[in-house]
Amino acid sequence: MPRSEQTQTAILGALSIMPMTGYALREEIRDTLGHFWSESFGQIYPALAELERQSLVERSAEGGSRSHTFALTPAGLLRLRELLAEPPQQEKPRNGLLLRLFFGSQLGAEATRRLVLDAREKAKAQLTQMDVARRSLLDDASLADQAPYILLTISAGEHSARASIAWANEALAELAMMAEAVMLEAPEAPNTPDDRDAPETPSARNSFGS
Amino acid sequence: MPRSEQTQTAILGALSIMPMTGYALREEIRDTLGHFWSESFGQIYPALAELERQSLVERSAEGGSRSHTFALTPAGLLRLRELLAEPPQQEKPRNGLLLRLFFGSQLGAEATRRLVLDAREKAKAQLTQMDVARRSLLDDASLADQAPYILLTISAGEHSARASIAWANEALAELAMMAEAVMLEAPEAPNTPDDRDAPETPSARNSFGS
DNA sequence: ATAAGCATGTAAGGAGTTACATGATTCT
DNA sequence: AGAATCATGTAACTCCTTACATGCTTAT
Repeated sequence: MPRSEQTQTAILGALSIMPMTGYALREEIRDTLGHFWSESFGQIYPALAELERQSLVERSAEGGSRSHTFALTPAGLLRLRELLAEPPQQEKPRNGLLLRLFFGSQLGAEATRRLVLDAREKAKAQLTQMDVARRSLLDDASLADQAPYILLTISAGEHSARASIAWANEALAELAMMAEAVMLEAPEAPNTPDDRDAPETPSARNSFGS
Repeated sequence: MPRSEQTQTAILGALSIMPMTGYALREEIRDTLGHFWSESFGQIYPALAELERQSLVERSAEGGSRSHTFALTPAGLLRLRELLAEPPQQEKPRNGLLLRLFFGSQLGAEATRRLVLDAREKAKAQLTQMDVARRSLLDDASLADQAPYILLTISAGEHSARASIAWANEALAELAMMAEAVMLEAPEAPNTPDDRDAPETPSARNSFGS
């Protein structure tokens, strides 16, 4: 349940696929789990030390003297299964884009539009990333056992990205209509209205939500 | 850019719609921004104190002596616009569901299926929540200015929830096919195989990603 | 009267990021 | 020889959550 256990889960999971160094662990987590998971550098080494203390992973000197490969112990595999079986803790959402859109009337239509365009670009980039991930997964014969499950996570990324693109397109159309409506109200000023600081009425509104 | 500024943004934004107490602030953030934003209790009061110190909000005694209503100052409104114009920091993803699915071969097909079913239920619940939010928004005449922007965030929630449902349906079909394939391989055991701990080969795999 | 909800704050602690320090190895 | 990359770790700091402490007001 505590959040640090999720870090342990990610590390044990990665090591269950293949033993590796802490450095490699970080790169795999970034590159392979990156679209739905992240661990920072200063998190991985302390977590590895703790897992070693509990005999859930073992380090073996290999290559240079300063390089250790970490591997799951049998107890580590059991622990991984235990951790995976615990209910996922729902993350507290903190979506900076939607926060800005919500207060879009203060931000202004043009800046809002740029935010949405940017979000659409990011979603498109994710879509191609998912495509790359799917190809390299299917090329890797050693992952045959895991592939069906990993494909579910790739598909989730694609669904999410496509939803973002569809939403962005609708939002852009909506914003364009709002801009037109503004122009109809004030046909004398077809250029950027620049009404920043103009409506000096931040005063009492009376409901917000119900 | 620092994360605490996002807290200030949320608070200033809420107060730009309507002055209120710290307690009400927390409830509005939970109920109105809840599907894309969260602030914890212990965050709001210190942030309000800091904003007051910077003269961005003002408190006025009202009602009981122990109850203060906070309101934006003109400087606070300008600061809000400044903060909204800063680029949103992308949140580090931490999706416990996808982490478990990724390692689904260790978790087992049945537990994986339950996770997906649960995710679909949550998405359906969000869809009805969004519907409620849209209705109460359109009923509230005082939010007419903000409504077009707020609707964009509601629409984002709907797109996201519908994508989750569509994904879950595909995933469930996929998981059902996987279960069938297992049964064809081992037609002697049509019941729950319970092969937990059976394949005791956590040993060397050789690629993981490329 | 008493329970539920409104209201304000503080303190302790855990989580997580960033930057720093250090050195080995490999490529050019 | 020098640069890039691999590799391990620590320390300081920010952020955030949770639990606690307190007391008022309103409904039952």
